[in-house]
Amino acid sequence: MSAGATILHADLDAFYASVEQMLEPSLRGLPIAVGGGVVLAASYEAREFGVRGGMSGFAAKRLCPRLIFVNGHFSMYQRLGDQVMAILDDFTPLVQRVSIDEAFLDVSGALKLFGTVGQIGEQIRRRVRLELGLPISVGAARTKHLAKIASQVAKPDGIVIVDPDGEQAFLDPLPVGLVWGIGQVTQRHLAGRGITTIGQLANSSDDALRSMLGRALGAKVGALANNEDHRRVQANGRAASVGAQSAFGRRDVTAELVRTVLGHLADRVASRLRAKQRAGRTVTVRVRFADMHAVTRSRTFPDPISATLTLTEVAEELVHGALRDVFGDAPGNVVGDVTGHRRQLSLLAISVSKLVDQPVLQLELPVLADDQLRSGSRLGTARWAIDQSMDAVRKRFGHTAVGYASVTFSEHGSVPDEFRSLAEHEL
DNA sequence: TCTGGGGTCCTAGGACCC
DNA sequence: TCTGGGGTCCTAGGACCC
Repeated sequence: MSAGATILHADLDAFYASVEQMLEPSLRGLPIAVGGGVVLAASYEAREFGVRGGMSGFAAKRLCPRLIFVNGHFSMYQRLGDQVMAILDDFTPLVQRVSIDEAFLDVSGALKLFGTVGQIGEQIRRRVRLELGLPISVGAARTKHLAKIASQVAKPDGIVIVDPDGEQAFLDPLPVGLVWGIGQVTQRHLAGRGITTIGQLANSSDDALRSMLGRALGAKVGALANNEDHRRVQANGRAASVGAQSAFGRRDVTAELVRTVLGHLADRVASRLRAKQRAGRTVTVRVRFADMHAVTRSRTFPDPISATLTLTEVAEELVHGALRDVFGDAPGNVVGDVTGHRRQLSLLAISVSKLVDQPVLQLELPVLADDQLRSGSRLGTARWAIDQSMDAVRKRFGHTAVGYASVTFSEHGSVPDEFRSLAEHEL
C-alpha cells in the first residue's frame, strides 16, 4: 500500500517581480527587473527574453531592450513572505519554510478539515491571490523531492499533483536539472554521457551514477528513482553559519582596501551574532580575484568569537595569509606583480561557523590579560564593552547612527542592506 | 556582458587518538 | 621494526540552492 500524496511544496512565482507588478498595475504584463546594476529578480515576461536573476543590468537590457528596471520594495517582500507563511500555517502546523518565498507542508493531518490534497492546494492558491494579490504555484506528491519538482512543473501560477501510482511516468521525461542538487556543472557532465532526462538517469547503473555524481548525490538520485525519499517536513532549525560578502568590481590590492572591507563585513556579521547571543569558533574568509578565481582560508579557535574587532583582526590575518600564499611575499602591504588579472581583487567575504550560544551573562568575565587575548582567548572585556555600547546606540537610533571609525563608510556594496537581510537565516 | 548576497552540503587529505 | 583500522576534527575547494 502506498501512502497518499500529502506533501505540498508552495512556491511564489517570480516573487519580487510579482510584488512590484501587484503594487503598480501599470507594470503588469510587462518585462520588468528588480534592481539596476544587477538583476535581483525578473518577471516572467522578462524571462521569456532570457533575463535571469544574477545577471548584470547591462546584459539584461541587451537581451530585452524594453526591459523596465524598478527599485525593490525590500521590506514589503519580507512582510508579504511572512503573510504567505501565515496562510500556510492555517492549514497545518507542519510547515517548513525553505526561503522567503517557498515552503513544504505536510497536510496528512489536515485532510479531514480541508478536503483533498488538490482542494487544499487550490485553497492556498486562492487565498494568496485574493488576500495578497500574488501568484503562487503548488506541487503535491508523496515525498518532498517530488513535491518540489511538481511545483516547478506547475509554474507559473499552477498546481500539479503527482499520484503515487504515476510517479515514474511523471518523472521519466523531465530534464535532470529539476533534480534538487543537479545544477549546471553536473548537467553538463551528464549531457556529455547522453543523459538529459530523469528517466535516463534512473536507468543508468548505480556504479556509473556514483562515479559521476559522487556518493551523496548518487544515493539521492537512487532514492528518487526508487521512491525512497524519507525526509520529513520539519520545523526550521537554526543557521549553522553567518556570513557577509562584498563584491566591489576590480580593485588593486592594498592593505587599506582589505582593512576597510573586512571591517565592514565583520561589523555586519558580529552584530548579527551578538543580537542573537551567538558566537562562533571557526572564521572563514574568501578572497576572489579579478579573474574570478577564489581561495578560502579558515581558522578554528578553542573559544567562540563575537567581538567585532577580534573578528576583523582574525579575518585580516587570514586574508593576508591567503594573499601571501598566492602572491608570495611582497614588500610593504601592497601585493602586486602577478601575471594576468589575478593582480586585482573582486570580492571579500567573512563567514563564522561552529556556532554556540553565548548568553550575555557568560561574557561578564573578569578582565583577561592581553596575552590571553592574543593566545586565542579572544574575549577582551574592553572590546566587549565597546560592542555593547555600540549595539545599544544602534538599537535606539538606528544602525547607521554609529560605527567603527574605519568602517563608517559603505560606498561599496552594490546592493542595499535591506536586500541583504532578505536572505538571512534565523540564527 | 562580465557575473549580487546569504546560506547548505559534500569530498578529500592530513593530523591525531585509541 | 613495521604496521592495522576506525573515529574525529580541521582545512580547502567546489557545487548547489534561493
